[in-house]
Amino acid sequence: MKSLEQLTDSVFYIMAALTEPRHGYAVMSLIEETTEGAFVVGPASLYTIIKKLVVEQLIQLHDDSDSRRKVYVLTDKGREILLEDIERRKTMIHLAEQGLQRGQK
Amino acid sequence: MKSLEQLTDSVFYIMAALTEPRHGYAVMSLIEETTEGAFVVGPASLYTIIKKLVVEQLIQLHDDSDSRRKVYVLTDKGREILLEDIERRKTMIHLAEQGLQRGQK
DNA sequence: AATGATATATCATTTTGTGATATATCGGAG
DNA sequence: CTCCGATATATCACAAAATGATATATCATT
Repeated sequence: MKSLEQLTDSVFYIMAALTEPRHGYAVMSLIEETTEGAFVVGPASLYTIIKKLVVEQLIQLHDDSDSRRKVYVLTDKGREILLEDIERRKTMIHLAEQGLQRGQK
Repeated sequence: MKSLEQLTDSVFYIMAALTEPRHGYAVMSLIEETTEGAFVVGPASLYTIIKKLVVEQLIQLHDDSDSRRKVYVLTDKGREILLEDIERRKTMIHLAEQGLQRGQK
């Protein structure tokens, strides 16, 4: 993340999972489940990205964290950025689909 | 690209542009235009990725290339992979939108 | 012939992502 | 009550991906 521009896929998945309060491990499991194993964010990537997102204030520690589980949620800023990225991604898909229709083999 | 799994954003943009025959520079300009400057793939990234995509046979040199311009197009394999990635991306967006609706602040 | 846009290319560096590994706790089976 | 697998967080060293800077050459226009 070069600051706040486009989110990478991994970052997007993690932020999408944190629209509701969740702890790291749950985020990891959720992504694997919902993508049916197609996308896996391992612990190294997960905790690295979480750390960055906290620094950038796109997510924050949630109150019901205990010593064992650190629960995170999107901040308002994070929600905003996620929404913007959803729009960007919709545009990407439209572009690709338009191209595929025209360039029919 | 760890071989053929998910496409990164840059790769996706480039492949989407190559649903129709285009040379590198045109791909670069097209992405910048269609995203209204939101996403820029500079020459370094562009030609690095093009080289990789050729090796992976997701794109190939098109006949009407001359010495000056190298025109590329998606291969059948490339088209297939792009379609799969479109589906993956649609799912990503659904996930994020569902989350945002529920986790309303 | 000079200039700016077009066009491809690579090097060195930064940014991102990851496999492996470490550590600790919890809940249940035996 | 202890052993064990699942839960949970964390980091290191490395690999993969992306990029800024730069180089080079050609084309079109002035």
